[in-house]
Amino acid sequence: MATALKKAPKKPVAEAGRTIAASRQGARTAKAAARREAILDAALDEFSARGFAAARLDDVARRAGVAKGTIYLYFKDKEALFQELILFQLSPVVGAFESALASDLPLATIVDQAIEIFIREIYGTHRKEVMRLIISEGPRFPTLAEFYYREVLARILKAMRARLARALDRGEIADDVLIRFPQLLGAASVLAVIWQGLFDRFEPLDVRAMMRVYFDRLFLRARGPT
Amino acid sequence: MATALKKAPKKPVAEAGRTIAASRQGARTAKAAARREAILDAALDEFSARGFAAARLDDVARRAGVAKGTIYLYFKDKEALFQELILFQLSPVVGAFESALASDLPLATIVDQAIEIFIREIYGTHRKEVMRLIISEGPRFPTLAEFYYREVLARILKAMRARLARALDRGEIADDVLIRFPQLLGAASVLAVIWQGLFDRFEPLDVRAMMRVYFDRLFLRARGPT
Amino acid sequence: MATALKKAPKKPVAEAGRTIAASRQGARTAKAAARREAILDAALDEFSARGFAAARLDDVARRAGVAKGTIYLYFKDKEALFQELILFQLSPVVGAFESALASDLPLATIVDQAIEIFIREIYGTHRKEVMRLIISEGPRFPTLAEFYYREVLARILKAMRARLARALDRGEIADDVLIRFPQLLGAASVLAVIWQGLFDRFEPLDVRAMMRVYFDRLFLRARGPT
Amino acid sequence: MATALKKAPKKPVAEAGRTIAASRQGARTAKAAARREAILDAALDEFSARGFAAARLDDVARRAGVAKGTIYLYFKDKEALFQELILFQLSPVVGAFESALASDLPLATIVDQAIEIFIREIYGTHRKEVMRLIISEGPRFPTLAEFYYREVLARILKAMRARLARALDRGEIADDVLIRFPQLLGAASVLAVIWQGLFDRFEPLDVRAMMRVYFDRLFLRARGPT
DNA sequence: GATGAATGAGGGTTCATTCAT
DNA sequence: TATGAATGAACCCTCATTCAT
Repeated sequence: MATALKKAPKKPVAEAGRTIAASRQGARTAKAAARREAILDAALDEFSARGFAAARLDDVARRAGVAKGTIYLYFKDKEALFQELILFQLSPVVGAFESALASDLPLATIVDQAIEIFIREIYGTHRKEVMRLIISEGPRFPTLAEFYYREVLARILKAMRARLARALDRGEIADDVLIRFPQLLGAASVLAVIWQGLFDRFEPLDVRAMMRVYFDRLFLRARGPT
Repeated sequence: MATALKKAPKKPVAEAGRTIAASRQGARTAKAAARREAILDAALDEFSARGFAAARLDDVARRAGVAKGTIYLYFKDKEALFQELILFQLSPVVGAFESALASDLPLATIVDQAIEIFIREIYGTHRKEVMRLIISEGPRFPTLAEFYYREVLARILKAMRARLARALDRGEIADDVLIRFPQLLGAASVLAVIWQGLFDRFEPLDVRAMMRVYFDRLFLRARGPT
Repeated sequence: MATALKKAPKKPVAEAGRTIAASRQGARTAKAAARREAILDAALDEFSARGFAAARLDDVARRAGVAKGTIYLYFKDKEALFQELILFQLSPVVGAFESALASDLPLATIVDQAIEIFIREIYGTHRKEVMRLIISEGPRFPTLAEFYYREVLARILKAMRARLARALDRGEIADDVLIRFPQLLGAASVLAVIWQGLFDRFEPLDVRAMMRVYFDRLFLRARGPT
Repeated sequence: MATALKKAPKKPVAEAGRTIAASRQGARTAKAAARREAILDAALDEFSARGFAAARLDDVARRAGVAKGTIYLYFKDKEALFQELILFQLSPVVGAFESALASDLPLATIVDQAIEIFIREIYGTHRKEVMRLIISEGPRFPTLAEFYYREVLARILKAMRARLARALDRGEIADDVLIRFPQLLGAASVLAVIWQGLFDRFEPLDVRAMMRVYFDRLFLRARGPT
């Protein structure tokens, strides 16, 4: 996530052997970082629950345990808070997928890993709400959609295409369909997140099982009974 | 679409043999219905462009060519307008899928038909925005999600399961995977709509081709080169 | 006041012999105009009392007997309200001075008339506060200062210079000092307004008498004891 | 300037023969005084540029090179800062006028001196902004206006009246008009300051020349061509 | 029915002031 | 003493909703 959408206040990493002054600064900075995160967490909750436009910064502040004005010490305005929230949550995830895809394990193993990463890092966490927010609000935040495409999606798609090309060479897969439409590899996770938000209370969905059979089909793979 | 979410103002159907007064009434009623539709159309545009919370009834009224107060003659409030808008757009679609699925044509044909129905009736029309609205705003409108599930999704899923059960009996399909996870049959259309809203400008997606290979995979079917 | 700073909502002058519809429109328009004026009057009071920045639109609304939002039906924002307020008050005054100066009465008479116009139309009315507002806030509202210069001051200065040139020709005045510094003709009124706002409670000023002796001096004129 | 409007933090004057501790204190005190002045200077700039209400203490602090909180170590609040700022700037000026007026030089000479004092000490310096601030904000700061009247204006007016009374005795002036309206002696400087702030960019004003002809007129004096 | 002026609650943002460090 | 992060009251402006015409 090299290119930040907006430069965040510098957060020097605490190091050993620093002077007292530096330590004090570190402490102050650590507290500031904690506050920043508290606000981001609260914002995620509120934006998820009500959507960007209907969320109230008053509620974000209350939930974060700060005064309303404090938010403006860390974020330029509501929109900046929203965008930085997405970045903050997304940054750590891309790497995980990239390294999974870079490995030379059998494709089947990689797929299983990817499913587990998705469930552990996204579906089972607040990041699921981040995905939903991108889906819901993205059309109204072109910068956000562009950033997400450039820094997340394009990178994952590229890594997937590379791995699939190798797989095709080796005969792990039979055709180039998934190289032409790598988006399909994400269809199940998108479906899972949306289903969960809308219909899970009517008809719960076993996401892991669903994803497994989904990828089995995509890769024309047979699998024993689950 | 038997159960309405909210009772709409009565719209007596015009009949033959009516008196002049009735005719006048009919005319008035026809005009009223046209107005209602104009408002719904305008509302779809505005809600799609800005989301429910950020859309302004002022803009809806202007776009519909009516005064702001007029909206309240046809809809209780903003939320009712939104919900009825979804219903109004959805009503005609379910039937098409149901009858396609009810047919005894080969599964492959039905799938091809469903793809075309989706592209013609949804992806190529404003209903695509309706889908997006359900996805985006559904979590904040439980009644809406429930209605959509009950009146649309459940019915389509049921019809699909029925057809798939017959297909399994006849050996058209090899296993019950899609009967257990019929949601997968909708994954590609969800993906198409979301991709279009977020990333099409960066990387356009050939939706028809994508859906064809997608269903080929789901049904473990081979197909000649496109 | 030909060039308006901002186009005001059209205020068709009521005419005889109009249709019922026009009459209705006229009534509505008349009421709207009255409301507009009420807001402008209230705004003048509040802006005068607290200055532009510290004045609260809440108070303006309360004083005008309208709701806060109503102000925004008539004025784009606080600044527009302020600027239109100045224009509204100023428009009628320039003409009075221009015609006084255009006359061919003896200079002494014209001066006496101008003093009376000033006292009657400005010093004795709310327009005195308008002058104060221009003086106080003008430096922060360059458009306003420019407008005032162009539409009011430059026109009055021009009319004065013209009359003074004729006076010089006729021997009514002895030199061109006032043609070179016509600003001096306004010094006493500026002084009067400022003194009134700041020091009148400590040392009241007989403005009419002061202005008379002032112009006597400026025109090197003798006058009997007042 | 005997009576202070508000007691300023004690500023013990540095004296000779003090102990090291006292010296340190003195140093600290000198630094404190410098800081106070820096804040006052910055405040003058900001208040002049934006007016009292719209000026931000944040900007004052930044401009003065201190932290926001530091301002509150030297001034009770924003209003105190404003008022002390006026006093601080005004204190040195009154004396100059008083001694000019006390002299027994010919009236014409005194007037010429006063013009030069005005231009050098006020019009050509930041004190011009102070005058503008008094004119603009005075009506909202009755204490300030009263202080200014009592400590500055009344003293100058008194000195002027005294000198004029002597001039009348000696036949330097022909009547008591300026004794009755000594305010007129200040009209030109008020006009100069206001004109400069509002209209100089449209029509520059030669202030010295204007003031000379102005006083020539007031004193019914002839002067050779400039 | 239709209009659109009027309402006023609500929310984003600012900024004087405080206070822990 | 000096700092500047934190506070929260205040205020401008928007917009869903109402209602007189």
